[in-house]
Amino acid sequence: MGSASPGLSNVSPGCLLLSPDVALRTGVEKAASGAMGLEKQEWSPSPPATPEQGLSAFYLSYFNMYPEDGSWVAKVPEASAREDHPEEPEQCPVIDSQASGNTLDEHSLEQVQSMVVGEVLKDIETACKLLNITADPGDWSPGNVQKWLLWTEHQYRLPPAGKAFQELGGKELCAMSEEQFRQRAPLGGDVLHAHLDIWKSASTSEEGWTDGEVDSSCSGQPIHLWQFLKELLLKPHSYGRFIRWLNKEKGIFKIEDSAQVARLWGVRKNRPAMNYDKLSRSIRQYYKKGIIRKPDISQRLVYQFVHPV
DNA sequence: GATGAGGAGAGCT
DNA sequence: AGCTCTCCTCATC
Repeated sequence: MGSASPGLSNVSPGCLLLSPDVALRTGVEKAASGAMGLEKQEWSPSPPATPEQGLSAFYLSYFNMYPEDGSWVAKVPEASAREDHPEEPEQCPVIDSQASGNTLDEHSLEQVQSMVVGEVLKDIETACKLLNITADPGDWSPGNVQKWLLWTEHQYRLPPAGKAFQELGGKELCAMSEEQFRQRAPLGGDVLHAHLDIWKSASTSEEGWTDGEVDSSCSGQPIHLWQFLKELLLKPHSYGRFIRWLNKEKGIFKIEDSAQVARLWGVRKNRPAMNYDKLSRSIRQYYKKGIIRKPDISQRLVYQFVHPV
């Protein structure tokens, strides 16, 4: 992906609505948390506390920080942390230009946009896996549309709009204008339309944009709970607040937010009534099968994959 | 009260 | 048949 896809390039930076996964891995943040050795919470504007929290404001401010005068650097606390991470190989071009005292030029902006687009694609890929839908909205069934709506509403704290789009397939949805979105969903319709635009662009921008690791969730086969849990564990930027490795080598993980993990599983399986009680019962079924077990030192909400990768 | 363990039945593919 | 969901009881933290 050399440059932004045609569709994406039409989306002004301030309108880009990205997931936290994207947020946490974009160049500016890398600059802050990587090269500068800072925790993401330490500079403003702060990303939302959970992936679901409203991100548009964050991203608006993120892009609005873009310096006419390089002043955003002042938002980053003084840090000598670069010395603390001499091994850090990643160097953000934006930071380099900052470091040399230059303001952002078009080239830097292009690089950032390019990175952002790349992260958007990764983010969409994640959503595809979790929702078990294709990346191309044109292929969506009405059920897929509802899943996507539910997901997007949840991710960005939009008011429920599923009913307004009931019975609509992906093709019909894609044919709708922003104005039509607004008519059906006065609150958030424009945001939904913007998101759909990004999905449409992403699905046509590049062939084989996925990482190539075809798992069961992308091949149309029903995903197993243990696979789903591993998927969440593989995305610590997005889901680390909900579930994380305690010892990846041993396959030991902890469910930090049981309700959220259960909810995500419910979304994934189209089971709105899913809760941790039921999810944990399913996990316990894995004991007999030798897929998951409790660690030797049993702790609440801590489980262990019997065969860690 | 939340979580853990496990039995049992039902539904889905 | 295999997997998961759902509901349940009882135990433990």
